Amino acid sequence: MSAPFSPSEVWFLLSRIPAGCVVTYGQLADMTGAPGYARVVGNILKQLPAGSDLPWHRVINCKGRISFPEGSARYDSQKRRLELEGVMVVSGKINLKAHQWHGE
DNA sequence: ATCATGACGGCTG
DNA sequence: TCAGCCGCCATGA
Repeated sequence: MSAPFSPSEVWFLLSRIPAGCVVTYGQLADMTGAPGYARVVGNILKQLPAGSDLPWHRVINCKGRISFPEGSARYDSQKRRLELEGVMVVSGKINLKAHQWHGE
């Protein structure tokens, strides 16, 4: 089976996330009306072209952590992008309560 | 058809 | 809080 939503739906939601805010993979899945498909959202983000303008860095996991091994190039890249927007990553964690985006 | 592998999430000790 | 473990869903070998 294929996902009950298309990549473009995820791309659209991504484009709506304001700078300085974050959302979880599960949230994006919920927003497309497909709870339980968090992993699929992750698969879609993985397919994003390298030079994409979409704010993929604003997507983190439900534990408030970046879903890349700490110290990896991708981890550092995402961390930098977030901090440039004022989203601090302390002890590898992000304060969801303070930055989580709940929709329009 | 089966198995391993993820940018995941939830429950448990 | 944290590490395990398990469940979930798509994808590729």
